[in-house]
Amino acid sequence: MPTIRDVAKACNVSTATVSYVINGKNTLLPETRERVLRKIREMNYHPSAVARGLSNKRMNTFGILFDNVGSEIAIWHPYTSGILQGVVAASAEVGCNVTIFTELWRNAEISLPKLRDQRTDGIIIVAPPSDTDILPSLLSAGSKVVTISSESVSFGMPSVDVDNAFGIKLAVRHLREMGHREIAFIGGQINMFSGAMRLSAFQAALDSWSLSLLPEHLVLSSYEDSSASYSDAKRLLSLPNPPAAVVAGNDQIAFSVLAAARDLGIAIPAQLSVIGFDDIADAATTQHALTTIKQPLREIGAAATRLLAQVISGDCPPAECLLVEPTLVVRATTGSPR
Amino acid sequence: MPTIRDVAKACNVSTATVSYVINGKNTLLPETRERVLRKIREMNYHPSAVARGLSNKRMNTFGILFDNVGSEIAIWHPYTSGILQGVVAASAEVGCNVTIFTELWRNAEISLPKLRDQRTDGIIIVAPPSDTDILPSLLSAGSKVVTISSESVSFGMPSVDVDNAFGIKLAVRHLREMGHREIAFIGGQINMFSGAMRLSAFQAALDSWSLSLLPEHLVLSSYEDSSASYSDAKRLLSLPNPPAAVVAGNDQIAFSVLAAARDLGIAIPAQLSVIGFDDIADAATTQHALTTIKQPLREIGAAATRLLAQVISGDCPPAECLLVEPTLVVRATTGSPR
DNA sequence: TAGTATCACTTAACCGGATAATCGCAGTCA
DNA sequence: TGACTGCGATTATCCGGTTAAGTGATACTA
Repeated sequence: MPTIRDVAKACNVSTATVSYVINGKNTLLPETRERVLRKIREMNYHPSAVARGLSNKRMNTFGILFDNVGSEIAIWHPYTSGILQGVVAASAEVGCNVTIFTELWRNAEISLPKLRDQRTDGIIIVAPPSDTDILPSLLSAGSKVVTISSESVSFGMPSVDVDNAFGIKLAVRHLREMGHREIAFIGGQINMFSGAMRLSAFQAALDSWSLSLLPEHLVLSSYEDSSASYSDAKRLLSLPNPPAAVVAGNDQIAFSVLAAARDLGIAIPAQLSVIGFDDIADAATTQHALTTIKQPLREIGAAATRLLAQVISGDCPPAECLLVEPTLVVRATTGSPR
Repeated sequence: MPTIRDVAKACNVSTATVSYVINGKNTLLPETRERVLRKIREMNYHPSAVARGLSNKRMNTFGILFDNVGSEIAIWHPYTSGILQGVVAASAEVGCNVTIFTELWRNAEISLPKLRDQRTDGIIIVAPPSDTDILPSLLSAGSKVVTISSESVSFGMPSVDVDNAFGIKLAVRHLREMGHREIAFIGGQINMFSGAMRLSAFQAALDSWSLSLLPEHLVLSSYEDSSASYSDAKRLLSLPNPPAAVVAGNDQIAFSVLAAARDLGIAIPAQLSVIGFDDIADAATTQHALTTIKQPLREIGAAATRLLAQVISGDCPPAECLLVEPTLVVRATTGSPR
């Protein structure tokens, strides 16, 4: 591996000259530039990004942090995967790479050094749980951070998220317009902001339509744990007064509801309407094509990336949450009640 | 951001001492060590990975390179996603991060510098096409490279891949054992090694069972382009003598075959058996649960990562392809012919 | 003709750490 | 007392680049 000094020696110039050639300083004699460029190619020289990063404090790399890499849910999860795709695509546009970080939220001791060691120019944090202490630590340390979560506004960091309230409103309106009056909700973890948000949005939406809610029609389940949501759904559908319409906290939960309905012999959508949230890739192709609220994951990832680029370049960051509007995708799991 | 010099000054010691404290040199007075550690915590100091990387030439970061980030197929593709998950998990085990690289294969001019600038300690290249010139370039430059592709053996670089031949053999045997004698094949791009490999394995498998193949029952289609494979499948199934069993080059193609069969009113599996390759996540949950050859993607990614770690650490790399055995997963798309 | 720009490049300091070599200072031993 | 050892810390150099400041030569100016 030749260094810049090797190239300089071979050209009989100083390393500064080589550096200027590489970085396009235009006060050089064209002939010199050519000579150096030729040597560079000839020697197969490539400047070290690390050394370069050390001096100009730019690695042209963004970090992205998920929870729980160990488990199945992190990268494989369609939500994460969609976001990641948007982040990578938008990063490529500005010539940056993306590094994946994977510590657990709770391990601030382990995670923080990695996140703060300048290996990346900034970090996108995906859906941090409410109770992590990483966010304030990073912020106080001056790290460039953007989150994908509406909650982070409280820390004064820029963020992007889907407009959960709007999405839930779309869902409820859709069911209402199909004639439903008794709508149940089976949501994800309440300690995740989206969990809390979608729940409260659901109640607000019911209120705005003057619909009432039976307490037993409100279930808090899990976004990822399919077996948990399956049994929760089964319990809900086995009630003496089962709902005829269910808004699920996300598609995965919706799938569990559908599975429970199938196993209980409940016809979809004749006896039960189900609507999800996210529109993960499976949603269109599974047995019952799922009606859902489509979350534009790639756009969200891309928006977060652009926001991060702004923060890094010093443009005063808007410390508010950029809300991206979801859309209603009507497929085969919703219909009018009998 | 405090530097090591700031810490040293605050402790009235030299930077060397601080460095030794950080890196656990044991010839230090316990009292000194404590004092420095306390200051480090107090000042919220984190050593720069970049500076560190510059001196000890280790970034604790692996790179992973896919084709075509711009298009839908790269990260989102279940194959890539599965590999990535394995790579990230195995990297985390050895304390490394993963950086995603995304240039196109053809742009060696642009890609090479990024891949060779020491930002990563080594690179995992996923399914390079046969005609890229990046591999030999990297190799001749002394980069640490591992590929996921059986083809790369020709360049003398270590690699990992699924045992394509074995998988195809499993598929054909399964169909044969169900009583099929006329088996068609609709494969992916022939310029991808797996495309060529699965094709020749298919022919070999037929031979070993002394089965013959109608020329029109051999179709070369596309791994990713669903509309192309859909029309190719439709053409195949519309032949005067349509096959009663099809081995598809991958699951995506198999889905296209299923879609074409549905649109042509062909019953699955009564009139047509379909078997895929990969076992992507969708395979189990789509309308007809797909019988397929399951590729252990995460294990492959993890194996590649471990191989790369070996190469980096200097353990003489086995310049041969590590084959991981796939398994047959029987679901609902195969059955005996009428 | 001396003074001043301009040009084309070099010098030298710096980025933030790692580490081999060195050094001062007990304590040991002959 | 002088030589030798070990310990604990320091000094100095290096990693591979970037870049502000400086330099020597030529060209221009008054």
